[in-house]
Amino acid sequence: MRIGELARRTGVSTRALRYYEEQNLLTAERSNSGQRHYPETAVARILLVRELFTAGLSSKIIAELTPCVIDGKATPELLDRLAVERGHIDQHIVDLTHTRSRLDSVIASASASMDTGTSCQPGPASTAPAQVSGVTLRGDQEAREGEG
Amino acid sequence: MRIGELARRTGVSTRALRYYEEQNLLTAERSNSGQRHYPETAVARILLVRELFTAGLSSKIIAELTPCVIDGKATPELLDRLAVERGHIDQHIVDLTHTRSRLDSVIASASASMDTGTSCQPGPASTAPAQVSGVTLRGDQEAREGEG
DNA sequence: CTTGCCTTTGACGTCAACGTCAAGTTTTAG
DNA sequence: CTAAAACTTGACGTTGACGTCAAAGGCAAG
Repeated sequence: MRIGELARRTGVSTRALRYYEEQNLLTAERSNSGQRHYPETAVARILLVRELFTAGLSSKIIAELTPCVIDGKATPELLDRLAVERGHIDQHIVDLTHTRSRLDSVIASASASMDTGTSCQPGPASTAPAQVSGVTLRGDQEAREGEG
Repeated sequence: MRIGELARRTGVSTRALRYYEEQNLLTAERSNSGQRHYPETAVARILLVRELFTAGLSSKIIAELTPCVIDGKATPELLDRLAVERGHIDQHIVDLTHTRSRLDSVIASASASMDTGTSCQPGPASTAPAQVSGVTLRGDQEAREGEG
């Protein structure tokens, strides 16, 4: 199929598809006039790529990981990479869960305050003043904690 | 305290702190010479802001939500806003969990392939852990569409 | 006073993941 | 055939959360 149909079937713009190709997330055969032609499997591939994007992975990372996912080539470094990314996602989930709890406290207090007419201060709330670790700060730059 | 100390104590750059102020995430008193002076509570406030950023909220959203979290002012619309954002976070967690599972499958397959020396393609019939959500992880580009 | 770090505002740079517009070619419909 | 739709590459625009100068003024020590 050509790029337009692929775009329609995946819900991804043609611009994005060309971008993905530019980032080596996708390959395409070319007709002799230069038009891209994709196999059926491209649909699934794009959905996978989208999913990884949604998970917060960068195109660079995805490009490095997909060889394993797609072509079945796995090196120890790649495995390591996968594990690292899994860890990032894990940490992200933890952070989100934490923030959600905090939001819950806020919502509860606010609701109560609306009922009682008092101010909605939840206090220091669930845990200690969050030492939120800088999770996905670009690069491998990690936040230093209590170091001075 | 002045901006430098606040930056050191929060691990946030002075540029970011000025940016936060610009975005109304933070206020500061000024000395008669124009320098910003912050109370102790600013530290906690910044950590909260950072946490919300990490949760994926934009500065605009945070600016709209913090009045409730910080000052205890809650309107019904604000409560609604909070609920909406909570929902976003929830969905984000779901997505991340989903992707993590998928990554787990990939890692398992890849590890197995490294042990057995075979390519890390999940078999078509086996336990098939790599076929999450009906999308095949084999994205092999060899398949051609019906020509002719 | 001078030295030297700290702070101020202003303004341009960056990076990612595309959007959008332009101008030309190819495919398709009639 | 023509006209429209789809495709091509190229290149500049956008948004968010800052980074990075630059020029100037402030503040405590010697």
